[in-house]
Amino acid sequence: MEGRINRIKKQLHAQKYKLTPQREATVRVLLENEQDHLSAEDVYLLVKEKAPEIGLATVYRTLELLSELKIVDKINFGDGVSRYDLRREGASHFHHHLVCIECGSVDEIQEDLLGEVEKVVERKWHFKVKDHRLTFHGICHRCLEKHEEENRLNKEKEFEKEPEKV
Amino acid sequence: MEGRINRIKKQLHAQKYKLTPQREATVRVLLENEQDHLSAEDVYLLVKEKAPEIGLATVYRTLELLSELKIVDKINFGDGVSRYDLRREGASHFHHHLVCIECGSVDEIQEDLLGEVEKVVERKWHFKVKDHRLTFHGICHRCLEKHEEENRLNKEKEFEKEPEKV
DNA sequence: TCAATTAAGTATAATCATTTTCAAATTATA
DNA sequence: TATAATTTGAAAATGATTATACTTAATTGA
Repeated sequence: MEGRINRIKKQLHAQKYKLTPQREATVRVLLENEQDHLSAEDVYLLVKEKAPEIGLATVYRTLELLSELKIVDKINFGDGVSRYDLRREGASHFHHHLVCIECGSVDEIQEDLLGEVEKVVERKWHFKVKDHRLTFHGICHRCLEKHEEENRLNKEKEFEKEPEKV
Repeated sequence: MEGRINRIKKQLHAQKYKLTPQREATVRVLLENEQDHLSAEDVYLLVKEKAPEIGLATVYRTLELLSELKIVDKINFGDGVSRYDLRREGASHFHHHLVCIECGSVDEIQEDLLGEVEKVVERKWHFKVKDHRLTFHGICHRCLEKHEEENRLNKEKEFEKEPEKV
């Protein structure tokens, strides 16, 4: 954690920015919630717990800054808010997302699924790929399992009724 | 065009919605600007030319409705606005986009690039894919060609200078 | 060290896209 | 035709984000 903060500090310094206490508190919240996809408001509320004097505008500015430096990625899943997602260290590509249309959960895929696809795009469309956004919408494994369970129970119920029909 | 409108009319009726004059005017604008990625405001201004009495709220409501019926897809390229893109007839999957980080242009890829990738996701993550969003950010072929042209000119210039250096 | 410049922060107001409200108009239905 | 349901338009409300004005902290050069 501390190492990671230090490296981010260096990245900021390299561009003549400082890691102020407010910025550090914001980065810490992002690190502590790495699995989540927090909105600016979410980040603000969490940072406030440690640094109650911080302003919402500062959080927005910090997230914007971290975006520019490619330390976080700003993503949008179609609800009205932008979400901010820490880029994994050493990750050459932005990770992908699985959004469940039933429960709303968002899971991440770290694997590089697009290597071949990007080559095709560069060759066929003469487009120099710098970044990508890939999101799948569908039903997550948790909801699928729930459905299977329900189906199983329904079948059992039908089976119980069978004798009554006679 | 008329055939397409009629089929959309049927899709609406199938769900107990009517193709009101306002809705028809909106759909026509989308059909006439199929290559573009219009925002709600853009659509509103274009519809107004034909049906000046229409309200912005109606356009938003119509686009929302068409989204639900999967006639249009709502997309977001990270600027503050949602854009609405007509789904090609018979297209089983949503098309992909190439966003140029230099000139801001948005090109479309109709080809299915994700067939294999989706199979991997379903198998490996146990996630039932229903839809996807794939956007590449990079440099479009027009900007790339411009760069090549500039490089060519710069080299020529250097060549001209050569004698001066001696 | 100290004044002067610059960067960054806070709080609040302003902006902009989108949604909601509600009365009026239109359309379907009995 | 009367009644109910749907749809609309205008305006107000909302909610996320950005800009503004002012303050505070940090940095620099004499």
